[in-house]
This record gives sequence, C-alpha cells and structure tokens, in this order.
Amino acid sequence: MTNPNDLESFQFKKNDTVSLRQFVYQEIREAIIKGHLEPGARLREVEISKQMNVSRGPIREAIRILEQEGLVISHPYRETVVVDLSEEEVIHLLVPTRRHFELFAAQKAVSVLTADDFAFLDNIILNMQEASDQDDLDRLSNLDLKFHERIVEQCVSPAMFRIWNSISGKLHARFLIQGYSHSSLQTVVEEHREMLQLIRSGDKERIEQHLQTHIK
Amino acid sequence: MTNPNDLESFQFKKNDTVSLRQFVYQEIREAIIKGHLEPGARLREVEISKQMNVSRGPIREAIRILEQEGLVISHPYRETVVVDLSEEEVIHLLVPTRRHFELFAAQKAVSVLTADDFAFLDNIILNMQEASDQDDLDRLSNLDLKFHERIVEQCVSPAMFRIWNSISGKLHARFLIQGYSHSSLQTVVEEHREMLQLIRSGDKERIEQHLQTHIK
DNA sequence: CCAAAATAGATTGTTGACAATCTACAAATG
DNA sequence: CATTTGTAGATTGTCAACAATCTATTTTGG
Repeated sequence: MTNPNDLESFQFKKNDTVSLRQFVYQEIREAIIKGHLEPGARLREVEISKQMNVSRGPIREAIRILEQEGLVISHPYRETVVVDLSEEEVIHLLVPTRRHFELFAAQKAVSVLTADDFAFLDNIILNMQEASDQDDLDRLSNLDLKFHERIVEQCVSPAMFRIWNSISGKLHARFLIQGYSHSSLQTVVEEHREMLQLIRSGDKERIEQHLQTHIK
Repeated sequence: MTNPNDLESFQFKKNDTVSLRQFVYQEIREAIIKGHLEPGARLREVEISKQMNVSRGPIREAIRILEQEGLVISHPYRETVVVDLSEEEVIHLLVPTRRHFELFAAQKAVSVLTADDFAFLDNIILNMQEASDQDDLDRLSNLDLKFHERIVEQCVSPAMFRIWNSISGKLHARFLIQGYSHSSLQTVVEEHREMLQLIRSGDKERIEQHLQTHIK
C-alpha cells in the first residue's frame, strides 16, 4: 500500500517562499530578531543584493515592510539602520498592547480553534517542557512565540495579526538580547499549559483573570 | 533692511515630498481614508502608474507599506485590495489600543511639549471650535487627528508612532464612512480643550482619569 | 456532452541600467 | 585662516523591459 514511488504516500515539502521579497524580508527580520544585526547596524542594498544574489527591487520592498513594521528606520537618500527601542516604551506600550491582543484572541479562541489547532498547541507544550528540562532558553522563547502566533493568527483578521506580529517581533528581539529574565523556565511552561486548558474549558472570565495576573 | 531680493528676509517653501514612493503612499492612503477607495476596491499597479505618471517601482514600494500598515491586502500574483475591518475588532482592539497610546503620550507630553507645540495645539482648538460652529464634521475629524498626531509624534519613538498612525488611520477611515456618531460636536471640542489644559497643568493622574472616562 | 489540457490576455514579480542625492574631501575665494 | 564652492565616490531613487503566474477561454480527447 505504501509504495515509496507512489505520490499518495509521499508529500514534497511545500515551498512557502512565494516571492523573493518575502524571502528577503524573512531573512533580514530573523537576523534582527535573533540579534545578528544589532540596533544601529546599517543595511546597504547593494551589499545585501550581492550576498543573497537578488536584485535590489525585492530588497527595497522588503525594507519598506521592515520600516513600517518598525524594526528599521530609513533616512531618505542616506541610509537605513536597525532601530533601538527605549526600555520605557517596551514596558509601557508594547507589553500591555500585546497582552491586550492576546487576551482578545484567547477569548475568541474558545469558539474558533479546531481540533488541529489544539493538537498543534498540545505539541508545542510538550516541546516547551523538553526545552525547559534542558534549560534551552532560545528554544523555549521560540515555542512561546509560536504558541501565541497560532492562536492570534486563527482568531484575528490579517490586518490585526500584522499589528500583533510587529509588536511581538520587537519584544522577541528585546528578550533574546537581554536573555530572558524569567523567574523560572518551568513557570513559563505551566502558564501556557493553564492557558490552553482554560481555552478548552471555554471559561472566558478566567481567561481574562489569568492574563491579568501574569502581567509582571 | 528687508530687501525683497535678500534671502535673509525671505524663505522658500520647504519641499517635503522627498520621494515618489512617499507621494504615491500618501495619495493612496488618503484615498482610502477619505473613502474614495472603498473596502474591496482593487489596486492595479499599471493603472495607478499611468494615472500618476510614475513607474511601477515606487508604487510597489508604497503598496508594501500600505499592506504592512493594514489598509490593503495583497494576494501574490493575483491582486491587492482595500481591506474591510470587522466591527468587533475596531471596538475591542483598535479603539482601546489607540487610547492606551494616547494616554502614554499625553503623560509624557507634560515634560516634552514645547511652547511651539502648545501654540500649534491651541490653534487647532480654535479651528475645532469653528468647525463645530459650522457643523463641519469632516474638518473637525481632521483636526481631531492632527491634534493627537502632534502629541504622539513628539512624545514617542518613530517605531511607536508608526503603530499609532496605522491604528488611527484605520479608525479614521471607519469614522468617515460611518459618519461620526458622536453625541455632539461641541463635546468633542470641549474634551480636547480640557485635555490640553490638563497637560499644561502637569497633572498626570487626572490625565489618566480624563482618558478613562471618555472611552465610550 | 464532459473533463483535461492547451492557449491568450492580464497582472504581478524581477532585473539591470540610469538618475538623483548625500558625504567627505579638495580647491578656490576673500 | 575661515568660508564657500566644486569635485569624486558611494548609496539610494526611478525607470522600462522582461519573466513568472494567474484567470478565463478554447481546444482536444473520450
């Protein structure tokens, strides 16, 4: 039944890099978020162009997205550099706003998430536990992001998802550089486990409470 | 002393349209916000290109900004259309988030705004009163936007200002289409007058109260 | 007649060449 | 010597041609 030469039993990996612009955008974004490009670093179009073997058109479009996203700032005819965010804005604007979006999404999630979504989220929790056991901060941080990303993307319009994504991207960049000052990794895992349980149970009141109490 | 041929007594108007991309972006954005392009309307690159007499490069870059801003959505190789936002997201995400940003900005404003800023804001209030007296909704709406824009832009980083701007743009588009359901125009003017007075007085507590009570 | 395959037209994606602007430094001017 | 003016090189902005992809229509094969 499962013939290796039979396409019914085999699937090629989907190429989700639909365009060069998308590819360039993701590459630069990841470099910034993972800290390979630090705040103040300059982005030269021709330099990137040569490194990626792509013309400047798609690169310029990617830069426009990154600029509107707020990861980069362009000075006309001069240069574009990676931004630096103030501690105050991160704490008083970005963090509460992200919370607000995730609360809204979690409450919608009660009636929106499918069995597939829950399976995906359960799997993330499993991986988080592993990462926590191995003290793997980087992996845990990535799983954290993926967890909320799935929920928000399913429960909110593309325009709203873009806002959440731009905010969480900037926060993620921050945390990776600062090195996660959480009380304990195990706590992070537990919190996500509880949240998922609350969504399953459908108790919107307690979802709000849960997110309110964890605004440290 | 004031010789008309002497540059010391004369200043040329500053050209702030730095690039075609910027021009195209502003034009399309205004068309969407003012309702000349309704939700679902399609944007064709060549069509815009001919109308504006600009090549497709700058137009594509402008579209990338509008897309990340959430005013437009692109389907690869297919089309890009003006977005339509859900009532629920506008009320539960956009409005409170904008309030949050404006509260943060207003509190910073106490120690940031200059005499120039206050003069500018005073003048806006004067114009608002005029607009209110003449029942000019459109003008009042524009002044409202400019009022908060000035405060937020002065008190927040460029990256944060972009987020606020994308949110207020979407809300502005909404209100222009729906036609402002405020209790009365005069109330709007009064609220802004009070807010400016509170910033001048430097009472951050009451600024928070003021914005909290006006979250209708 | 229906379904799969081929085709044509429209639209978006990509490219390389050329233009405009900036910075830094050199030359001229007083 | 200080200030202005004029280069040269680097970098970003713009353009027009070409390539890839999508949609709708037509053709083909059964």
